[in-house]
Amino acid sequence: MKYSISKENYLKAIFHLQNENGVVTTNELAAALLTKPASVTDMLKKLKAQRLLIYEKYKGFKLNNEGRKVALQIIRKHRLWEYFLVEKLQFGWDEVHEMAEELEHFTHKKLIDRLDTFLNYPKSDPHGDPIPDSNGKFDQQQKQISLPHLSLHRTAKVLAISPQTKEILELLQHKNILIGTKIEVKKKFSFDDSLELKVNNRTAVTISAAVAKSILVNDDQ
Amino acid sequence: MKYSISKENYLKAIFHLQNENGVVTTNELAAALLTKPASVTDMLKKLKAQRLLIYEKYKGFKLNNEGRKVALQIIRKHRLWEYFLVEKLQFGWDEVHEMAEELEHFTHKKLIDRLDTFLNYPKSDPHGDPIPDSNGKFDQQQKQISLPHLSLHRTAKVLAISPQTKEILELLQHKNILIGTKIEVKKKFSFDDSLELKVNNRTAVTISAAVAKSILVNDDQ
DNA sequence: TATTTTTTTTAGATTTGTCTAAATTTAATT
DNA sequence: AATTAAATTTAGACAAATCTAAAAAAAATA
Repeated sequence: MKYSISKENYLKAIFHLQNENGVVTTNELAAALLTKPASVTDMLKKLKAQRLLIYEKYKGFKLNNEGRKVALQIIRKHRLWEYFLVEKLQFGWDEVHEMAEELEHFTHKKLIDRLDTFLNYPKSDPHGDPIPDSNGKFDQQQKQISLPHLSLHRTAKVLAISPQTKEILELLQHKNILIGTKIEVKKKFSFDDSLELKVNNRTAVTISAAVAKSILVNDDQ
Repeated sequence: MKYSISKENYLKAIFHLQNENGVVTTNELAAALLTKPASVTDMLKKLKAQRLLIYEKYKGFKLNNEGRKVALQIIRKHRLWEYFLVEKLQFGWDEVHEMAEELEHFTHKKLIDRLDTFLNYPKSDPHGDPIPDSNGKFDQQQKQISLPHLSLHRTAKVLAISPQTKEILELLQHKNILIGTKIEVKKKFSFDDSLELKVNNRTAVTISAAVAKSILVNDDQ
């Protein structure tokens, strides 16, 4: 029941990728993990041997039930640590990812459950991503849409940023767009799909299409 | 400036051993790390090559300044995590060692300094061991003596337990002997050097010589 | 469908930390 | 001082995770 750091990272990456496409390819995963396809193939064999993966040569792969369960526990650890680092240790939401990335691998179930209690069972991390509970279940989530799909002049609340690169987070931090921030789309420019926003009912801010796509807001019709 | 988990554990173990004897031997260290002398020799070469160690073949070894500095930072991390686990997550003092043992290797300086602040700069961990500050300095410590050296009928306070095996901690927990507990030696039996104690001015408790040696109390004459 | 390109896998090497067994050095004992 | 015993080091091997280069399979294109 104990997996190496490397294996845990593979499981987590596969989990995230298959949530987008259903099935994952070797090259895709290699890119996500900043490693080589040959290394991925090696590891896939091991994960399959440990019955965490559905995989046939040349056919792509995905997690089975057990693999998904393990991945969710790691994600739980990651997000609870992020919450702790921001809420208790006063780190910025854009600087906690790497730290959580390490801590998640050295946190036994008992420890993370106590941390969860200490933090009072938060439902989402500082980036707005949902935190699985002790059994690996997500809370009922609000329906999310990305900013380009939000109708003009409807005010919505930022729920998450995805993907969360250091660079995007830095940019949003600077423009005062955080989880929970109120946003209204004032104008869409078809020339480059950039958007002009009203942030927190006050400042006017312009963002590119790329940035807009990464901002997820609530969609309550 | 980044060392492997294994190297960090070697440095920490050498630090503790040389505090008792000045110089450390291969067999001694192998026993402390539950590994083989041959493995120790291999690692010593690497640590020497990295200039963390003073070492000549067949002559024993000890940390140099740099090695000591690194060891102290790891010990700081370990003890702060222990404090956190007991004070904030409500673990027992006898169950936090293993967890801290893992976390200590994945905690960057910036993180541990913030944790220190969050915990309000504790001076010692749940076992009474002093926590080095951000620069690796210990606070002025009270002079400690082990229980067999405490004069009869003088009340003293438990400052630390050393060494801290799971087994001793469990035994002491059971007998209600904790850091801070008041102890008076009522009787010394020369037959087996066992002691009869009064604990917290109330209960009478008998402990063996082995246990007594591991209990450190304050020595203010 | 045949050929080219892309993707994936295999083969073999490398690094880190470990091991066992054998050799060497130092310490202890006769 | 010679011999035995203990401690330490060397030599060679192994497992995990990675890599490069080459081979094989699948997909795309002509």
